[in-house]
Amino acid sequence: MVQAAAKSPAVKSPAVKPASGKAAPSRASGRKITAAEAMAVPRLPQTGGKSGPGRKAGAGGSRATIDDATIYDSVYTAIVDHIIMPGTKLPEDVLAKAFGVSRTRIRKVLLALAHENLNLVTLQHNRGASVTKPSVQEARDVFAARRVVETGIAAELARRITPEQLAGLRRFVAHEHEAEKTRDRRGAIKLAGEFHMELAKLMQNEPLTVFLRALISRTSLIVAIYEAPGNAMCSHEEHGILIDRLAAHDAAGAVRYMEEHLLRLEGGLDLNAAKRRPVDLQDVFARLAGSAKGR
Amino acid sequence: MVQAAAKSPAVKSPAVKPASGKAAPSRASGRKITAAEAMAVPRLPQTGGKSGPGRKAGAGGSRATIDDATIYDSVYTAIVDHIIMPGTKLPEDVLAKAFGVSRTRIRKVLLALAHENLNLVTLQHNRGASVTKPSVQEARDVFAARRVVETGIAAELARRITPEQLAGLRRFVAHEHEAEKTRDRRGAIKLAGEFHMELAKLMQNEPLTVFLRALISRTSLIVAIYEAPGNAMCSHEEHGILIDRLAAHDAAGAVRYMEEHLLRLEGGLDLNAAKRRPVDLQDVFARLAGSAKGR
DNA sequence: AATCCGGTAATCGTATACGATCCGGCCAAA
DNA sequence: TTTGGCCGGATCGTATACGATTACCGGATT
Repeated sequence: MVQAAAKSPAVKSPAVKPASGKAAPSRASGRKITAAEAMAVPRLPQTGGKSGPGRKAGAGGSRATIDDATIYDSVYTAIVDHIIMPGTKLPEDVLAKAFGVSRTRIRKVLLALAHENLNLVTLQHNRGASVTKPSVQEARDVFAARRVVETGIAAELARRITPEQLAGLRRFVAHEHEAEKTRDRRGAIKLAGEFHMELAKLMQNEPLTVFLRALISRTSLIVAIYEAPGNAMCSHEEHGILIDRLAAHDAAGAVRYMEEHLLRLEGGLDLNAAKRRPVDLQDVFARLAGSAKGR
Repeated sequence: MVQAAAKSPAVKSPAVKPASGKAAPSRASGRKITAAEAMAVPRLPQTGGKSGPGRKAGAGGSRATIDDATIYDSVYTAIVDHIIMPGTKLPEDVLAKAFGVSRTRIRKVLLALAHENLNLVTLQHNRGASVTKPSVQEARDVFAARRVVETGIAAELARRITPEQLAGLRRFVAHEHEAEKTRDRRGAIKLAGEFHMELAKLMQNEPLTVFLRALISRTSLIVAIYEAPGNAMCSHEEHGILIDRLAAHDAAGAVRYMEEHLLRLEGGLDLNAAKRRPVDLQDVFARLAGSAKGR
């Protein structure tokens, strides 16, 4: 069941689905999630209601409970779409009340999110779950891993890509292009990530696809923390050039361009500069105290 | 906590720890796990006991419960070491009784195993957990993914590997060599996998390391199902040659050799031949009936 | 004789109860 | 003023209860 939830992001590929236009205010991290935000991307509006103090709603044959995958997707989407920022606490009973289920199922979803997708959610013993806040080093590692994986994908695709697949990619970039004006930066990042996922899917290799999805999800977290103020990243023009090299079956060129493309993406962040957020001070002390997790 | 369990296999690197000499009889798949097998690699022998029908052992300040990570590692090790074969059912209460805990914690561990490590455990709704049984296609995908990732690792290592790291690798291969006589095939496979993990660790990149661990774990499952009768695979001589090319900073050569090495490993399995196990017949019928899971 | 159908046992999914742990503020003492 | 301990509230971890689902098996029917 949660397995189904786990697979669902890998399976569904909603070419270009209209993003919810909810412009989330850029907020400082560390706060708790509110019920409204948890419900940000709900799929089932909670049939039964029955939110009063009297529980025991299981009576009768009515199937009133929301699907696990829906809860999973809601939280997942809220995180990768920056609706809830890294560091945000995800208390079980808040989510439980938000979705109208018991803590048990919330816990299951949080466990899943913490285990796959490269820890989109971090669990701390007796302290609950929170949206993972990747360190600078972890961010660099993610990009390094993406270079390894995606250059490998580019090399292979340059060999075996078909005209139909190329046409599909070009269509996708066209979507990116036309969406550029109407969408905000957040939507652009999302689409850019989906383009990279499209490339991975052409490999027809599930492990690689799953891993790249994890890396891209995590990239979204990294962007949320470290994005530089005014910087256009992962532009669709670059995607177009990459497609050209794939179309020319120029493996070396595609690999090189993919690497540069990813380096540019990484370079667009301010991973070097001292963190400009004052709240991070406390984070430093926390890191010094608990010497684990250091690298 | 389960997060700790999740990280534990990535963190601990017990160079060459003495494998338990338990020679598991090659058995048909599809059976259930027994308590004895579940306890195959226990770390804590269950302090309190109190296994009688009367529960409510929580009284008093005595801390009698086994650690989550221990349960996780026990099951993980039992699977990748082929002590329990793919297809084996993992019922919650059997494991619960074996470890002397409630189903809740077993479920947590099974959930973790199903979500990370590329689904070492498969969950089916209302039907429980079982050791994942990779299909031929999934097996090929795993090897393809390993080629992508490990050639990338080889290329990078050829550039930046240090003499100390090379010495460490050679020492490891020496362990492999000296263990070749005293160990069975199972131990050799385990050591071979660990060598590949050593390479990954030199990259100092956690995402890559975690992913490769997942791939190698899954490779272990694949070998359990599809191993050809008399075939030496992933020999340490080949590992030595690979080290030589890394030492020479011959990136292209190291990449090429790594690819051949992995292709040889894959070629050593009988992925093409029809499965030769008679018990699999029942599985075929099950697969025909429930048409899901096909790719 | 084969097939369909219903009952029973096993197993899982979910909710809830309760103890344990941790964080916060408050007060007392140096 | 600062430091240390104490206490309450909030939150989590675990166990258990109970309903729901599934598989298994025997009997009746065609």
